[in-house]
Amino acid sequence: MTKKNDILRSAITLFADRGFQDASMTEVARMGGVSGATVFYHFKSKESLFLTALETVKDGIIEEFDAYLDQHEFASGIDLVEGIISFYLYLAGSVEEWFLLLHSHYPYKLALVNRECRSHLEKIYNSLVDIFERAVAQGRQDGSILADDTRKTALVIFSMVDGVVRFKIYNLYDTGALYRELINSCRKILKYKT
Amino acid sequence: MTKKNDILRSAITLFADRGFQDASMTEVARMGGVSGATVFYHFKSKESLFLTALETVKDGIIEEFDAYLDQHEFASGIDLVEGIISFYLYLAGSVEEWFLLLHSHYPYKLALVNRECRSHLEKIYNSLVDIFERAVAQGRQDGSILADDTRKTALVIFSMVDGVVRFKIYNLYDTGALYRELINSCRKILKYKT
DNA sequence: AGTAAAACTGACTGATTAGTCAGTAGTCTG
DNA sequence: CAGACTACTGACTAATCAGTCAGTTTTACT
Repeated sequence: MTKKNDILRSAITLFADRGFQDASMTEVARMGGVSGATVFYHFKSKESLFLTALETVKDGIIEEFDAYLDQHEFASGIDLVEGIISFYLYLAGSVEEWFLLLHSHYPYKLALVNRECRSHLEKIYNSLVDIFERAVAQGRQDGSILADDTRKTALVIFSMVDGVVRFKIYNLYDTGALYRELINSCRKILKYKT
Repeated sequence: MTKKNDILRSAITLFADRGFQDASMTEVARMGGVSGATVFYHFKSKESLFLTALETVKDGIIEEFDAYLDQHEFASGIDLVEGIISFYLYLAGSVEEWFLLLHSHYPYKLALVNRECRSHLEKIYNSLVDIFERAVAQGRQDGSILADDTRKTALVIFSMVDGVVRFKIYNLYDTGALYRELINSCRKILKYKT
């Protein structure tokens, strides 16, 4: 079972770094320290390996957020939103591979013809947007947030944060320098009252 | 010269749709209506074809924005920002290929080792962020916008809009439904005074 | 120890790839 | 017409790819 895991870890790294087509099964095998045929013993095809890699990323992201939200207390909805954004940016730096994979084009193309792929992507994005939405709803209740449509507000906040993450992982701009501005912008959108 | 253009147009379409590695020169040739060898007569390698495709996209985006800003008048800085956002979203729907190419991972990977690629990407992003920044600066002068750091404000606005564009071209969410929320969020960030 | 199943591998295949090259057709100039 | 030049092509090559398979090793259990 450990070799299967080694293969999966190598696959995530290579799919993230090179994309689906340019990551070869031979290279996945070499990086995982197994023979080429072993990869096909554990995964029936390259596409199947990719789907398992995506599923692993999905589970990883959801688990990480669950753990973070379990282990932290927040005084208000707006603080919760800020915490989620911080953790999202932290995670995107900590396990960059996951987010590179999520920002590559291939899974979204595959999702058009493969329901399993579509399901993984939907679960990831619904989980993330849900987390933001619950925080917005909480803030609306405790009075720290003003918002009309919680879902749409959550989507805009999420797309902003995800846009900054993209800049980070594609080496376009330094996220650190943008962090304060990002948080302030969110507070303005949510009309946070000091 | 027309065949060279046909090749380039096919290349942009295929690189955008399939990514660099999965778009084959044979397919580019077939779609362009020429023989495989003709592609290599006009472009010395696949990478060189990709760079020319990226340059074409760069020129296209810059020209489109120049034309838009030339042909429109705006009452205030905040109206200008709104116009730019609208046009950005319109363009992303109108020439989706350009933005698919810009959102793919390959050019950013290539940029790490290829100065021409880096230069094209920098010009695209600097142009776009500059456009937002000038609008923010104008709004600050005419009083329609409140912002501390024009550059960082422009970057956050841009990353938000670009994040929404990504959702659109990857078929994640409907941009139309998010448009009003996006504009309102921007107005809040920029503290627009009615 | 015996044995059956699971894990693994080297050697292979057919298909596809980027890129080459020798040669042909068309066009422009004197 | 001569000849030089550009545009173009079919046929090729060497490399790489995903995937297969027959056979070997390792593990699990009695």
